[in-house]
Amino acid sequence: MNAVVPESQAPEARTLAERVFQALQSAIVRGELPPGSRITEPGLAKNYGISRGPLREAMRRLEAHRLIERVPHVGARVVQLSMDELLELFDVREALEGMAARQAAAHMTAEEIAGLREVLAMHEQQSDLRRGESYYQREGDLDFHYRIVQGSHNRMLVTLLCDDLYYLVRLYRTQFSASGGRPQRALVEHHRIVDAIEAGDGDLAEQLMRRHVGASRSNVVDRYAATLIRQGEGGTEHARIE
Amino acid sequence: MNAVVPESQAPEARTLAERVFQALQSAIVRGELPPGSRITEPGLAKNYGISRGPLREAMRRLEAHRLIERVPHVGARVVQLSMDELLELFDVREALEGMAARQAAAHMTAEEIAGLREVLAMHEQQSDLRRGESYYQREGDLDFHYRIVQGSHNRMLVTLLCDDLYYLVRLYRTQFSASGGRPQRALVEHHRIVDAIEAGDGDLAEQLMRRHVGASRSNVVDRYAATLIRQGEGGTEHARIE
DNA sequence: CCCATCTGGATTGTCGACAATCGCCATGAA
DNA sequence: TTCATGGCGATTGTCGACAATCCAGATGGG
Repeated sequence: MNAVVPESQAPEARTLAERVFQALQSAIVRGELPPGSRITEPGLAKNYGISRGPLREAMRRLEAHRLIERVPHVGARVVQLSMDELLELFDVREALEGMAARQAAAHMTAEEIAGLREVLAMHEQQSDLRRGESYYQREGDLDFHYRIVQGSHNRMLVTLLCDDLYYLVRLYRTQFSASGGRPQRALVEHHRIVDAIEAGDGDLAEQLMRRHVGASRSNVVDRYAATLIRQGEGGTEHARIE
Repeated sequence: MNAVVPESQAPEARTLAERVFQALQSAIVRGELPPGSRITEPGLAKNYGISRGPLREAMRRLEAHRLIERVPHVGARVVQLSMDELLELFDVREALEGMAARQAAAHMTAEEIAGLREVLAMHEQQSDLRRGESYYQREGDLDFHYRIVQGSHNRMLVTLLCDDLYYLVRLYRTQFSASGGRPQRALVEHHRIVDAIEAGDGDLAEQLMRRHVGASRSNVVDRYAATLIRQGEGGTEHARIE
């Protein structure tokens, strides 16, 4: 029901650095700060009307979440995922979320599973209203994965996936403008995963989750290949979509 | 041959914040700053003879690496791993390093494998000289795992394991004073893993690595149980060793 | 015409001081 | 005795200014 962001949007507006971090993070994920663009401290400080102190702190946090890259005495720029790195990200997700699904099958409570079902029901409704594309693949999908991960009841895993990787996942969705795809099929896969979790079948849950992430990965590869062909560029290495 | 720390000890002494971060990280891992102890900015600033600016930056990085925990307007303290969290850490390592071993079997070059063998040879020598205990389990083991991870040629994986998790692993080794154990057996397991990697058998490499990490985990559990019995405390939940 | 060198501008790194906030302890009342 | 309340000290958050460093363009020589 509630937010896509785990538990850090509204509750923590305590410090200035916190607020500007939220703002910058949102701006980057939304694409307002395009990937590869330079981030200058005085610029942003004047832009947000604050001093450079809190801003530096916010930038440090962005760097920790891998949303920007800094090099000493030179500056910072918004991270730009190469296709290779994106695929590597999917591989890591496959391993980690597979593990999460397995642990979720073992540790999720009845209430959590019920909540998961509600999320899926809401997604179906959304998916009926607007023919896929929009809401579902953009944030709702992440919502589902969030719940699975948190259902694993493994704090390390939750931190790694929710605090580190999912920022990048959301970023990629804007960078590669990957939205449309396979909403119905993904929804079916989600249901199967929940079934396995409810049945307490860890092996199956992991396998299904791995295939789910793998299918998403394949989808990205296909779309990328199509883009390359359409642009008539076959041999560019480390190509970046922009 | 060279350092245990991936590539960040000597090369980056460029900025003050960087140096004090290195120093603090070392102090925490070595146990000079005991877990749970408060970290105060003016104290450390005077201690290291620098201003609070770079120090805050260093502390931010320590927080990103999960070596300290901060709460706004209150302060920071050195992280203190509970037994549960330590086991969760092992579970994550099992999944991630298993994947790393699989990818290493597919992507490692002949030179990298040769280097790995050299590391193992050096460990054997060390393990002969001093009856296990000392060097091997403390840092050499990490050296081995580092190379496997880097052999996966997956940047995301390398970052996650080497930049995030291994700091915690090193910290746990001092917090739980877990050194002695099973050097010879672990060494044998290392050799088997390299064999599988050299043979290009990803399945086997992953399985062996998972068992290796799992065995290490079991070892920790056993030692912990023994400690509890020795102390005559059976039912403490969320127990912490100190 | 091309390359090395140097200078100018801008940006980052560092510092010290001021203001806001929190935790602790003494004080008082029930 | 116990709990609520107030003030005090300490610590963190924030700010503006100065110094160190790096990048870009201009300049001069080969």
